[in-house]
Amino acid sequence: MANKRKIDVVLLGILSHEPTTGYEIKQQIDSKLNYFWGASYGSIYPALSQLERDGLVTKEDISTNGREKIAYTITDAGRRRLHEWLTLPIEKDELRYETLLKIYFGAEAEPEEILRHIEAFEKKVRRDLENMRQFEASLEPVRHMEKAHEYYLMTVRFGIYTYEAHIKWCEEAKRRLCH
Amino acid sequence: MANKRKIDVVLLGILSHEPTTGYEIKQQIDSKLNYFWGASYGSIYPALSQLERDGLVTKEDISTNGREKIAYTITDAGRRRLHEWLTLPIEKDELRYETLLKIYFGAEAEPEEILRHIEAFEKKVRRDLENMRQFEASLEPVRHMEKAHEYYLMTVRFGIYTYEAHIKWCEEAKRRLCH
DNA sequence: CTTACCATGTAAGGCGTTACATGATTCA
DNA sequence: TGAATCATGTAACGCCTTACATGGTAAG
Repeated sequence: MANKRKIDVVLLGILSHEPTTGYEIKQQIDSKLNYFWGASYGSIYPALSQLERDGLVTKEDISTNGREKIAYTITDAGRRRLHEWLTLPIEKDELRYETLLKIYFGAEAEPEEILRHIEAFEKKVRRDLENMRQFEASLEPVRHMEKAHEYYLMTVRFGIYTYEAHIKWCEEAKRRLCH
Repeated sequence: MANKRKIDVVLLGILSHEPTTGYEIKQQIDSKLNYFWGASYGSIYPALSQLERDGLVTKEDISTNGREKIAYTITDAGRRRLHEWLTLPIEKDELRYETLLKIYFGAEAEPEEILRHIEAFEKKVRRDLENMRQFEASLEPVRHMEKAHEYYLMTVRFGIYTYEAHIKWCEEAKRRLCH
């Protein structure tokens, strides 16, 4: 049973940029990585404690007037661990779409039901695509200011390409459903 | 804690087509649903037993000369359960690509490392795309013979569109990495 | 005669979400 | 003053994979 859990490197990756609190990490994941990764407080906070025990990050109390706040900073050992993982081959890229599951079994449902699922899917994809284009627009002007921006942009471009493909598929699928 | 587990409906969906054994179900998932869904024996066999206890499937011993074999057949109650789920809104479509995670943190690695990951990713996608095109070619001529084929084809088309987009992205990403 | 595949199943354990618990601050 | 948000954390529990256990058959 090798180390399959990715939460540690996700945290180290985010902390490699700058010291951050658990709460902010969660926000970053939800707003910037959400297209291809997710995490909950229930996994973030315990993992941060673990990383500290292992000496991969250090914690610092930065509470301001009663508002509890803990900033975590990556250590040299943590950065080494991150770099190490970065060189390892990719283990798993996974796409798990309940929408496709329902469509695959579509013969058991009314075509109108399937159409509804496709339309709901399309709506969601269009909304997400719009957000990504905005994220892209905000990164484009600053892409040369920090090396990291260039890479963030690459993942955003991936999302845009993929979502555009999803929408094209929706249009074809709707046409096919209506013969 | 609502019923989040999807394995039951996956099994019911596959059994809705025809009676099948656990082993064959696993094969079907690995060969036809693998692009958007997965399951292991460790989840399939216990779930099958559970479905039988709940009266959603029936089991029948079809062993042939010492080779143990159990075929499961969906019941009316099972079919009803499947139809019910099919009308429910989609709960989650999730894409979780470790490749994108490594690229997102790419600023911490050498560009050559990232390039390697992209090339490995591209290679895998091209291989999978080729498989899907073959699956498509085998379904195309029989698509009107069974209603289910039409739906299988739709999910394959989804994979093709998506993988084509991935490859286009790979080409752009490689260009960007080399300035 | 051994390798690959057919075939069913269990046990252990990891991973991660959900729900809960707590309390401060900001803003309408 | 009440709702939303900031902020940290724990406990329970569900789900699934991995590894193990077992044994038969087909093909070279």
